[in-house]
Amino acid sequence: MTKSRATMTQVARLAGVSIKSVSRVINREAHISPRLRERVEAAIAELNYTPDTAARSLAGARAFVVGVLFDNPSPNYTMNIVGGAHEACSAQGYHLRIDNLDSTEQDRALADQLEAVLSHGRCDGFVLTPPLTDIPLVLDTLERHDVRFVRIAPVLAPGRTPTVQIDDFAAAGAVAQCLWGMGHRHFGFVGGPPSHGAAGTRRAGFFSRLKALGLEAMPSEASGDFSFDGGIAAGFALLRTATPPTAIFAANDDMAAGVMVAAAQCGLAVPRDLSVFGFDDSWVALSVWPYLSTVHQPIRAMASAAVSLLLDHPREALALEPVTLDWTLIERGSHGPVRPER
Amino acid sequence: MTKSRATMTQVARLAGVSIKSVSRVINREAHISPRLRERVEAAIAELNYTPDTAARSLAGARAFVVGVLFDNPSPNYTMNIVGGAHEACSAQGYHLRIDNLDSTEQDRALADQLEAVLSHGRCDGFVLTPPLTDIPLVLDTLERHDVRFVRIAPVLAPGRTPTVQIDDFAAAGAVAQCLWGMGHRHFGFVGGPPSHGAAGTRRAGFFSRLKALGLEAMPSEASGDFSFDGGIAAGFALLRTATPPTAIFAANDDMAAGVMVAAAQCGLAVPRDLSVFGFDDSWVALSVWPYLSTVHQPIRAMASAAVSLLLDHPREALALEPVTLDWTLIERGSHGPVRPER
DNA sequence: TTGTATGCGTTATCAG
DNA sequence: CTGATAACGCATACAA
Repeated sequence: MTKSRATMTQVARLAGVSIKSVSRVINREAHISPRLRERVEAAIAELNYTPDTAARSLAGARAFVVGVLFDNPSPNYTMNIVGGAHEACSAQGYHLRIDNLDSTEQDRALADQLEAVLSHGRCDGFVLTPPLTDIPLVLDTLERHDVRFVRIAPVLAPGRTPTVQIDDFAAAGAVAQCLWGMGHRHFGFVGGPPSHGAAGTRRAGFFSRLKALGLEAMPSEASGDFSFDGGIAAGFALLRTATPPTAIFAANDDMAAGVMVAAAQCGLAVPRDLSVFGFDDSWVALSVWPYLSTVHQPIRAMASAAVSLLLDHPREALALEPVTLDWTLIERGSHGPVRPER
Repeated sequence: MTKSRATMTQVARLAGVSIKSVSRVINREAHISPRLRERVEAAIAELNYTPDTAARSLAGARAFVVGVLFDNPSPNYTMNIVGGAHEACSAQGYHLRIDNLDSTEQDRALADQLEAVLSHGRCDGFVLTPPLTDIPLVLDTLERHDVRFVRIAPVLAPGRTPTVQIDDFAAAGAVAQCLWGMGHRHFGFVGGPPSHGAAGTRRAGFFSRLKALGLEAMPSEASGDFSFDGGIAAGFALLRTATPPTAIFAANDDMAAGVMVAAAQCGLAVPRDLSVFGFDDSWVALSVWPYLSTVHQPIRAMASAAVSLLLDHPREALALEPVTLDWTLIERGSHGPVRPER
């Protein structure tokens, strides 16, 4: 038999106080004398006591469970979200629940999925990731059920709910700046699906900065659906023209990897003949050669922050001011100075 | 206020039976008349009742939590494991806990990590993934704490614990067979780190089949550490020789992707000049061009099976006969017939 | 600032 | 086969 865990009663006895006092210390309630707190904390340490989650949630209001709702095809992205959220949860003794919704479903079916999730077991809150963050039906349903939630990188109605994000607009602008500084004047842009609003923001940031820099001919564009396949196709579309761009910025890494494939097929060497920039700094960025230059998004940290937002604020008092974390420009091997005209 | 969930008492009242009878139906206990069961089930459906996990675990012995212990650098692999395990868990009303151990730590530190995990909260069982499956210290610690666990794809002492696996040996043999059938007679093999025992099994299966097929000169070998980088280096080592192989089998997809990069750098076209085979059918297999030929491992299903093993068997009665799932040879674009000597 | 009594929704023990 | 009733470990009102 593994040594059974200590109970609150045992702690109370050892500390010579009532069980309620122990409870107070555990829950950091006010109005407890330092002496008492000390005694209790000593007893807790002595017994290696940990509150029983099941009992707590049965007696109290909290369920000690937070859920992550996702529908992102990239295992890398989702794994980071899950990892970050899990870290923040377990630091506070919470469990993490994860549920995969299928946002391509019809409204009706999507609503059913959500209802199923909500009725499955009580949750203290949810973390929403793109593209679920921008589906009105999802937001409405959650609000109607009166459940708290935080959105990560939403685009739709930013102020409507608590949010954690990075400044996609500025990051894309930095990519433009970097490429411009290396002499590029002919650009291509590979966009994502309309459902991922952030792709639009990145486009806007990229174009806006180029314009501010004095570029006249705006980049040629192609849509890549955030996928490797789409990136290949978009790459071909951009490259097989009379005046192909010397630099292409893709709204995510998978598409950028596809663009690199298209470039190779076209006989273009990266970065000598073509500079390629991605976005996300995901796993694929280090699974292509040369390594992909990209924008690092602190996904784990964003998920942790989202969970903290959920857990550290009393009900009905979630901060509505978006929490904005820092991105980083990662200059690896897929971009370089423009090649002088021959 | 969201409609509060029905309780067992309410179900009992509606069905006109005692709460204990409802409990019996829920837990599929024996000795209950069909009539009673029917009435209770009707009431459950009517009230849309779901047992309260917190109360169940407080009163009973189960915690309704299973844990996944992992230390695999591939987010794709881990995400599939988590997804499959989660599916099996939530089907039975269990929560999934995930914990990342660092197996590169010293024994002492690793033991501490495990102790921390074990003391964090009660779990009904754990699912172990490689390379944790083959670390004696981990196995010993878990057994000493008397916690149940299932291993996925272990190599060390296969019969020691309940196990879910595929036949790596046979799968690697099929790769050899496939390549041999296409006329290849000069092979290269890229192995994984010693800590991942499965890599050794794949090597054995590959070599064994080639030998059986009548090959005299065994494949040249290089180690790739299961990483993309390692694959590139191994690829160079194999390709930059007097008589380079016409086909290379890498023990996982990441390394195979690296081999493809090395091939390109050497001016070799895949599959025209070199055939490449990977293993796992992970995300990267579809993030390279041409798409990688590989062996599909049903990772999600394996994780589900592991959880089922844990949950469907009474304590102390876990099946020790390994559960072996099917692999599939996925022939995509990275291999082809050997090119006739010029 | 501290302690006491009650109940959360189930399972488990024991009678019928 | 079925039903009372006592735990389970904690939070919550309420009292002191």
